[in-house]
This record gives sequence, C-alpha cells and structure tokens, in this order.
Amino acid sequence: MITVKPSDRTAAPKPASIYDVAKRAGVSIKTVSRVVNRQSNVSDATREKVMEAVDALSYRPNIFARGLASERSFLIGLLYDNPSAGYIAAMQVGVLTRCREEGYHLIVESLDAANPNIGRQVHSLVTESSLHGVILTAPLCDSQAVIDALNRANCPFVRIAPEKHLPGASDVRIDDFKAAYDMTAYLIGLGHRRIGFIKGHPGHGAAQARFAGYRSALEHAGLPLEEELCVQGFFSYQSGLEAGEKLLTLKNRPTAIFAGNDDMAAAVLACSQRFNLKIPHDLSVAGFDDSLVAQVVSPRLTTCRQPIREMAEAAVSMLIQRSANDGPVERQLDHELVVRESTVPPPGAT
Amino acid sequence: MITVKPSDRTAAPKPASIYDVAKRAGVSIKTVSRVVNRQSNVSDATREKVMEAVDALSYRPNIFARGLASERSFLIGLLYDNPSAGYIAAMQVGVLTRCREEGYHLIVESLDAANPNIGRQVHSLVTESSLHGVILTAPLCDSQAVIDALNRANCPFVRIAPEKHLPGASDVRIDDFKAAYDMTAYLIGLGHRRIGFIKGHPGHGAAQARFAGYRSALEHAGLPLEEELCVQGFFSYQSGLEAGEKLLTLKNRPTAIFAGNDDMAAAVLACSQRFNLKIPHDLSVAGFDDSLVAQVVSPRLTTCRQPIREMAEAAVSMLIQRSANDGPVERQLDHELVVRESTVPPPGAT
DNA sequence: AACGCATATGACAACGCTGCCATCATACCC
DNA sequence: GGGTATGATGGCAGCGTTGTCATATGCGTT
Repeated sequence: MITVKPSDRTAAPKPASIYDVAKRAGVSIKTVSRVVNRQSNVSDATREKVMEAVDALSYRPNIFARGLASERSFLIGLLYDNPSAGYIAAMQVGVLTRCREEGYHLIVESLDAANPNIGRQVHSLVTESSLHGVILTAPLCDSQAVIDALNRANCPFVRIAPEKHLPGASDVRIDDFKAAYDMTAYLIGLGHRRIGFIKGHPGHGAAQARFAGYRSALEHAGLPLEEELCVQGFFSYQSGLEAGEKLLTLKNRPTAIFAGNDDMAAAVLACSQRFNLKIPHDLSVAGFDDSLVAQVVSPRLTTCRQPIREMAEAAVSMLIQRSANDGPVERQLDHELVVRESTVPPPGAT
Repeated sequence: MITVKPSDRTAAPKPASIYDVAKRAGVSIKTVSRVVNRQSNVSDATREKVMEAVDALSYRPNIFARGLASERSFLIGLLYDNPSAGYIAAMQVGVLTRCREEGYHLIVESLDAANPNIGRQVHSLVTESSLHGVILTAPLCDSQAVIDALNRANCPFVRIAPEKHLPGASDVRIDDFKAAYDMTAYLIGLGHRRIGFIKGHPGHGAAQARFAGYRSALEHAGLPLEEELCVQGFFSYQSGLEAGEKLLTLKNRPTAIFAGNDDMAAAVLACSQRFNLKIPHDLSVAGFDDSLVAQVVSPRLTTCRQPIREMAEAAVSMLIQRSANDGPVERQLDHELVVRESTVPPPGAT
C-alpha cells in the first residue's frame, strides 16, 4: 500500500559541480571559485556571467571539497550538555538563522561535561572536522577543560550566557546586574517594600550579579537590605520550594518574591498554594530568564527575558568575523522586563 | 584583565593523518583505511598493529576527505521547522547518541515548511553535502514537497511521529490508537463513566487514531459514546480552552476529560479554575505526549509518553542500516502511560 | 610441479575545490 | 619608449581519504 515510484529512485542526482558552472560561463574553474567566494579581482562582466550560470545550475559548492582544500570549513559547532530544552531550541534557531545567511552549516554535538576525557573529545572533534568555530552553552561553557582544548586547537569559540568567568574566553551575555536592578526597581515602583530574594547557585557569576542588582536597587530606593528576606537557592525547582517555604513562614512575610530564575519562581507559586496565598493578590512573584516555565504556570510569571536568539546570532557573527588570534571579546545584549500576571501592587496599596 | 597565554595560540594543531598512522603501523594507508572502516581481508595481526597506532595518535578520519572520496558522508541531517522546543531537544539527544556510537555527525537545518521553494532548498542541501540520510520532524515530515525532493535526491529519510500519512515515506511512531485506548481504559478503571474527549486537529492521522482508541475503549467497557462529550480541538492551547469551556458548561458534566495532547489538557486545567473545579478532586484530566507542559502545570498531568529519544535513536539506526533503494518502512515503538496527580477516581467513588 | 583460488596488501587515480604562482593585458610613470 | 605597478585570469598541485585494480602470498588439487 505504501509504495515508491521507481522513477523516483533510479535517477542519479549529481549536483552541478564547479566544472559545469565554469563551462557554462565560459571561464576557468578558478574564476568561478573567486566569484563564489566573493573575492576581488574579478571584472563585473565576468562576475555576472558566472552568477548567472550558478543560478541556472543551482550550484552550491561541495562542503567536503571546500573543507578539504581550504582551511575554511564553513562549519560551526554547537556544543552542549543537557541544558534546558527551551533554551537550546531558542539558541539553535538563532544560530541557524545566521548560519544560513552566511552559507555556513551547523554541526551539533552533545557532550558530557563531567567526563574526564572531555578535553580530548573536544579537541579531536574540532580538529578532525576543522570547525570554523564553536558555540558553547552552559554548563560546557563553564568548563576550563573545554576552553583549554579549544585554545589548544586554535579554534575560536564564543560562550553564551556563561555563569562563571573564565580567562581567555569570548562571551555573549546580558547585564545580569542591571536586569535584576530593573526588576527590583519595578517591584518597588509597584509599591512593594518587603521584597524577598531567592539567590541562585553560589559560584555562578550570574547569580551573584543578580543578587548585587537587587541590593543596589533597594539601596537606591532607600530601602533596608534585610537578611531574613534573602535566602539561598541553587537555581533548581526543589531549592526554590525550600526557599519559598522559608520566606513564607516568616512572621513578617514579604509582599513580593523575586527569584533568581524562573524554575525557583515557579516553585514559589506551587509553595504559596500550601500557605493559601493567592498569587498575585496576596503575593507578587517574579522570576528570571523567561524560560518556557514562565509562560505555562498560572498565573504566568513576570520575568526578565534574555534574548537568547539574538545572543546566538551575535555569537555566530562574532565567530565568522573574528579569527582565533584575536583576543577574547565580551559582548552584552539588552535584556527585557516581561511583565505578566504574577506581579501587582501589594495588598492594601492604593 | 582577560588574557590568553600566547603559547595556547601559536601551536599549529595538525591532527594525525592516515599517513602518520600508516607509517607508525608499518603498513600502507590503504590498509589503515580498511581497518578503520571495519572491512574484511585484514589479518588479525595487522589489524591490531593499526589499531594500536590509531589509539596512540588519537587518529580520527577527516570527514571532508572521507566525504569527498566516498559516497558515504557520515553526516545525518536533522530538518525541522519550528517545532516545540522540548520536542526537538529530546529528539536531538536521541539522534546524537546514536550518531556518536556510529561515528556519524549531525547537521541541523531549520527550514520553513511554508516556503514554496522548500523542495529546492532541501534538494540542494542534501546533494551538496551528500547527507547519508535525513530525519524529518513535524511539520516538515508532513510536507509532500520535502518528501519528493528527498526521493528525487535519492536520499533516505525517516519521519518521526508524522501526523499525516504520506506515500513513499519511512516512519517511526507509536501506536496512537492503542495508547489512547490504554489511557481511556485506565480512566474507566478508576471508575469514570462520563469521560470527555477533546479531539486533535482533523486531518492529522494521529489525532484520528487517538479518537478511535478512545471510542474503542468505551465500547469494550460497554460504555456509550456520547456525542456531547466529544468536542473538536486543534492541538493548540487556545482550542483546548474553548473545548474545555464547552465540556464544563454541560448540564451533566464529565468526571474526567481526556485531551488529545498536553497543551489542550493544560488549557482544561486553566479553564476549570474559572468553573471553581478542583483538579483532580472534582475533575480528572489526562493529556497526551508527556511534553514539558505536562510536568510544570499544577497538578502535573497524567499523560501518555512518546519515547521521543528512543524514536530518534531508532530513526538513526534505520538510516544507517538502510539504503535509499529499500522500500519505505514503518517502525512502531511502545508508549507509556504516565500517571501523575491530575487523575483520581471520580467524586463519590468508593 | 604446475595450476587455480582465496586471502592479504599495496599503488595509484580520483573526488571537487582552493592556494599559489604564472601569465597577460592595460595603464601609468620618469 | 622602456620599466613597473595593477587588475584579471588560468594552470596546476595538493588537501586526506576511498575505489579500483594489480600484486604477492599461502594452500589445496591434480
């Protein structure tokens, strides 16, 4: 019942080669190569002829021949180890967008950051397919072994939203400090005076920066920093549950809780049910990241969006423009406060 | 402040080539090639010598040279167009696992299924990099243009959980009929007698199969199929909201609702709040897919899991084993009923 | 001893492209 | 008018591997 037309299968579908294009355009293959690679020293007339032939034959250079003959592989590697699904998906979209625009292809590899052989794995992966550059996401981007291997292979790389700072690395990130500052200021603006904060994993640079932003905003508003309102979390749902419990059992409980990421904020939501608190009426909750969770919990979370897609695009651009011998670079993109239903003025506010 | 040790950058990191291995093992490069490709007609002694050299030098064949010289590219393509994030991530993990095991690499491309040029895009992508095979996910896997292009390029492909049936395609899927049957039977087993069903998008084979499974389970249990309990949805959250509304305003409302996918089930959860129904106490809700949503809503959804990872692995295996000239193949994997907190016996049950 | 046959190994071209160098024409300078 | 910079183009080797074919070796048969 399911069949294939034999004709579909028999034809040998050889794509057009550079020879075909050269013949059709009446030039040498070398000239075709020049045009295709946008090199100079080709007359406009010739370029046009070649372009026409390229279009007519739907010619696309063979990536293997290209990779073999030149140092340029037109291959970007995306390396990750088991990150959040939404995160990697959003990133990949951004990466692919830019790759397509630039005629690059994307090779994806998932690695185990805990594997002691990780450095060797990365090195052989990179050299064997002479990747043009690689993009690293958490937690791989926080592994010194990976960075070292990449440097050893002289392979440019960019880390996206790394958590720790690592010497010799190029990064794309947002300003976590300012983002947390903005969120806190927004909550203060709503009228909140007692704002709880759930810290992220200590040792993660981003977690620290966010906490610092929170403190700074309080300070600027002339609000005291209260010890009991700042509890330690570890970015996990579970840790958010425990932290939320701590905050909500306080005699003088906060009117708003700002969690270091969305997972922990979602945990606070779940937790508050047990305290019979209506969100946002009795308690405002804010998260960070604008991950998928933020949009599917009820009420949806006010949070701070990292422009993952744009960050990924920026990373590819950096990779394509830069050479391995440039020094490390840091690039910061704008975050965005996403106000949803989980935050309102505190109870009793005018 | 951020610096790179110069030594890290200067070394030219040429990976070992087949020549190095041959020299070290004292054989010709051809013999090395034979060993590496697991071909026959190599003596055990020679094989061992070569293997040792390969290990010592961490030799890995250059993918470009390989792809250029042979028909085999060791490249698997994963094509998709904007699917759910969790879905694509889970799939990718499975694909990567098998690829790694078999020494293949993964190239990912995101395409626009609606683009009229899609066929040409796919064709040139496949031929230019002579992909060994490609894996298609929804909605690309339901595009006849894509299938045609692949067939034209003589490129093997496997579709994962396709929604429509398409002639000449190889598929990996679960038994949607049986899965929906099982879920319905489970609800009946809990004591439910009035079970609402929210249908998926008409025209999607899976949606139809699920509805058929639901009906069949009712029938086997001697329960009547009631028109008013079966409402049309379209797999979207929004459609689930509307469908839920319809079901919950019924005079004789169901004690359980089985939605054709998790998104619609999550919508029923949200919807039931407005009717002041406590889930699961007043109403049991079941979804389908075990997508991320199912785990983050509260209460977490009872649902039916598609083993996406395993399906992806199976797809890669099929691609590696099969040649383009084999006919299309269908492979079915086991689903799994995931019972969580959203389903309990109906109110008033013993 | 001569032959056939299977098994093991190597020599060499080819894959499609780019890098390097050579060539040729043109334009400009003193 | 001879010399020299500059732009446009082509010839050819070589990238690291595999496919094809040739060769060598060992063994059983007659």
